[in-house]
Amino acid sequence: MSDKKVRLRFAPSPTGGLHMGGVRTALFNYLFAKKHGGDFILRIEDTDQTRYVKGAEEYIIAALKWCGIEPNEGVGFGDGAHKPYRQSERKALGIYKKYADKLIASGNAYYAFDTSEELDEMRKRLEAAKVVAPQYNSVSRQNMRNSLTLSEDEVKKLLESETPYVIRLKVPRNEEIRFHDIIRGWVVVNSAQVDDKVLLKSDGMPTYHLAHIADDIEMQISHAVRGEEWLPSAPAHILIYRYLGLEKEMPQMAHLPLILKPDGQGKLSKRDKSGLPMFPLNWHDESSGETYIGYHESGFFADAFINMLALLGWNPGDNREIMEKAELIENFSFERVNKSGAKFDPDKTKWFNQQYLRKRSDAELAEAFMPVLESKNIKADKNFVTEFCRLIKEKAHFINEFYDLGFYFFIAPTSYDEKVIAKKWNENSKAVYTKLHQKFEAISQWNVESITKTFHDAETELGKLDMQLVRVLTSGVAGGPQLFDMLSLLGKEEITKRISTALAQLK
RNA sequence: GGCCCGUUCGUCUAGGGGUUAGGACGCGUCCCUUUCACGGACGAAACACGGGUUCGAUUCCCGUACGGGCUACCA
Repeated sequence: MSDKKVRLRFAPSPTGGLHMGGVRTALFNYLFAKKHGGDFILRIEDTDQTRYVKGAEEYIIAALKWCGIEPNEGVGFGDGAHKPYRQSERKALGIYKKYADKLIASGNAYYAFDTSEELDEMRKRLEAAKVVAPQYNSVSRQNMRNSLTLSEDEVKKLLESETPYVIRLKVPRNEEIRFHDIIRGWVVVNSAQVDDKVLLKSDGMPTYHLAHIADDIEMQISHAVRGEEWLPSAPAHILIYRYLGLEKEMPQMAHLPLILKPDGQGKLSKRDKSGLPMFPLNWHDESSGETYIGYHESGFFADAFINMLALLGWNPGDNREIMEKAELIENFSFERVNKSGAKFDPDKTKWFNQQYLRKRSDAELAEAFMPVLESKNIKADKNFVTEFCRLIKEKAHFINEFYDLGFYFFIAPTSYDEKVIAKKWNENSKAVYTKLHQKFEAISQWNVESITKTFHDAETELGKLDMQLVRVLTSGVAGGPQLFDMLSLLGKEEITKRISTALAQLK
């Protein structure tokens, strides 16, 4: 690593909601930057005006905030020395034109005046000639209208008459391009495979290829970390740095493996059969009218989500799995990132949330659960809810399961688990549990100890009692938290009332 | 099709020339439990295939297969 200050950027384009793959890319950038005391920057790559989606930028910012992977510089997070952070704004500064002109001047880029029809024609021609990979390159450009084939006068005239043009990179015909990737090691590609990439579009906007390089240089980015889908164009990027005379100063590269869908093949799609969200927050796509549910809205904790994502393609080298942000930062390195794509596992994702649920304090959970009760017009004491959370959290993966799991803590049962009743309720039961009811009535200090003792004492007199039956009589359902804890929390008055109600209903 | 990247239990992964190939999720059995869980124990489950190199390959090399990515004036 050079002695450059560590500066990484996450540079999404605002073409839609940021999906979990993008979040992971942001996360790995963030973890590395923090690990090395560096900067983490959010840059918005909005050079394609036709694909701009309203609200996407706000979504990206909100998503990063929720995940707790906040840039210390960038759109939505405050300006640093390298503002602005939106490429559309940087274009106005003339940055990209400057770099493109530099490449033209050194003879490594050229003007091309071909219309899209002419380009289509070329492709068809090449296909007809059985060219395996039709592309605008060192061979085909000789038959096209560009500053390499046209005379100087003609070019001058075309430029002066404001004929639309693009600037293309002049890629050599046959040259080996080697570059080092921190994750993958050395990668070698022959330039014959690389086409003459458009650097500056006819609308004056740069393409990604030019823009990200100009910005990475200007913003003094030390490590360029992005998804594996960029690997094929990396050689072109190396060439651009080289022709700019900046190959030695260029950022170190790292291409992350992709996240694959859980079942079958391919990369993640917006909506997945697994039922788990693909987005951190709800994303409403205005053009299609569709809303994609988010992890947040599905009840996931941000730290659990981040932990899961970090372990998808990376590991600390030992058996640790539950790692909070600080620990992830402490241990992160690109050397320990896998090369192969990872299918993400919905079951394990839920398990992560369960682990974090258990780590939460009862008070914290109560705080989060209170609104659920309010939405159901249930008034409950905060201490009662806190105790409820203590009992119920062992049984849940999500806070949003709490109510279904323990509604009877707030509402007296009106029906009783039929299977349990059918199996365990008999002609003697009514008499037996009426006795138990009386003994409960007689308890003066209602707590777990006294309930337990009373229960056992009753058994010596009445014979073996059935705990599950008591559970059903008081809660209506067959399963739940520790029985005596539950009885204790609900209180003597409520419990005795519930038992008599049940006794009255059952024959 | 071409190019690039990849391939350890179903999934996420550790490991790395000689290991009973380790862990986690999920699954199954058992223990604990007068209820419900947690928990614990155990189990089934993997080095894609074929050639090399080597005394010895899951590990290194080459092929093949399979998977993924890219192949736009999109990122």
